[in-house]
Amino acid sequence: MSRATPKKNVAERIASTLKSAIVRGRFQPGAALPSERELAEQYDVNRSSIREAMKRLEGWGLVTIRHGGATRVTEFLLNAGLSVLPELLESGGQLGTSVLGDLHELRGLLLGWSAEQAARRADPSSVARLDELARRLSEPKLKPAEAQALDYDFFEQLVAITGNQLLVLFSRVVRDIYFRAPERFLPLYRPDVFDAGHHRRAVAAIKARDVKVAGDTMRAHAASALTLLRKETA
Amino acid sequence: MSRATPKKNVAERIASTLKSAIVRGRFQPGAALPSERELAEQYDVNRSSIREAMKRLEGWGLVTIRHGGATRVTEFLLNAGLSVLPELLESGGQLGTSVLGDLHELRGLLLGWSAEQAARRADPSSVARLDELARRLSEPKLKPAEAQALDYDFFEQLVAITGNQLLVLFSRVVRDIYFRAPERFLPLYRPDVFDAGHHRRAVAAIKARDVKVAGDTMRAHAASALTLLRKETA
DNA sequence: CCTGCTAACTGGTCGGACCAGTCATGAGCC
DNA sequence: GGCTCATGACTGGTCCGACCAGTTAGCAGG
Repeated sequence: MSRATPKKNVAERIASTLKSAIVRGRFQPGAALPSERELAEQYDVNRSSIREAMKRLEGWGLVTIRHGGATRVTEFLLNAGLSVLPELLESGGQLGTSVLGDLHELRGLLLGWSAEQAARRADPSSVARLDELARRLSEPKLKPAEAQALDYDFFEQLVAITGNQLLVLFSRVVRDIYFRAPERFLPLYRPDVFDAGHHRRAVAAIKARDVKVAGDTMRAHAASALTLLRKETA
Repeated sequence: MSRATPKKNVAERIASTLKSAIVRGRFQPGAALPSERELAEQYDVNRSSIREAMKRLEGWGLVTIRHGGATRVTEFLLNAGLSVLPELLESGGQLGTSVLGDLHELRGLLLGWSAEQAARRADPSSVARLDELARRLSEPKLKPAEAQALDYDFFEQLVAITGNQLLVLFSRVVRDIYFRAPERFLPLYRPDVFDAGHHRRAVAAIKARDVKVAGDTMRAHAASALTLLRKETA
């Protein structure tokens, strides 16, 4: 492990370690963790630090702490919320890859719907911003990482136009997950495969208030990306 | 149940209090919170408890803690993730109501897509479960609260069928938000307005592998609910 | 005016004490 | 035997007071 413990805080480091251990199944769901005092001795830190780490794990939704009883791994990881997703992705393997696909699938759904909404209600200045992003995405000498960032900006701008605050929050969560391991998506943005045509056509459709074309175009973009992704990881 | 937030833990109570204060703007974004020692004295608890509360706030994404520097409210609340949504909803007012609509809007999007996916790939046992839920939803003497719970089970079952793990996680977050203030949605399930017809027709369409009808039916269900909701809160 | 040291903050860690729930155990009773 | 319930050895929760470790503002000296 090259980056053994690149965290700063003791508590953070320990929380991170335990998180990995739990996600990787070293502690089965429902199983009890060692007591705080035990862990403190084990990691050679003060109990306060262990407590902080525990609180963090509880915050992730990974464990359930009960006063008097043992601290146990949450029964179903699915209850755990989204904070464990980076681990799932990084752990590679079957699950990681499938979640990766899921992420893109969801992104496609949201992209399509947002584009439809945008075609219905976008104001001129919002459209101008989209236009600008599509233009920059079309520049010939664009590096993959830049294209990726711009593509995501485009997504967020589209989401912002929908006016759905909740969706904005969700998309930020998605972005967090996404940019935790951006390199896994970089192949999608190689100059020889990435094509900004969808973006340009979608913007045109939004300008023309063509709801169906706007949605379908962005869905097509996401679908082709998903296909490519599945081919890359196969 | 009056307010007063009768939480159990000291740290939890304080974190809750501060969360409300921040969300309601008592501390502006970027502003520094009082130091841990000050807060400890102010709330008449030990600094450890304040620290735990702080860690929790940091976990919510509400504040940024810097060793040596002050603890400040995160610059943009939008970065704060979903944990603050219940506060936004409970705070009532303009924002609360609009987020409420957003929630239903998103739910409609996910419902429609999930139904489409289900029509493509549902296995017999999953369909049987949906069928059972639709049947129970059609019972004449159903109480609103029961209908609400069943409706949500239906939603989750549909989401499970899509096989998208990420979506499952998202829908759990949505459910958490939703059932934090279920009574706000109860009017939708009054016997005189709630109609399980959409559910039954959607299940039939899924059985028949009719992708379009399945999706449209659930979207229609969500749309009518949204209309009703906007009428109620108007 | 600027530089750089210093002192007074901030949060981070420590350890050790005690309070407060939980749970397995086993004595006592039916 | 099988049940009830006291009890003590766990568990986590809170407190104290000390010290370590960064940050920052202000002041002395250039």
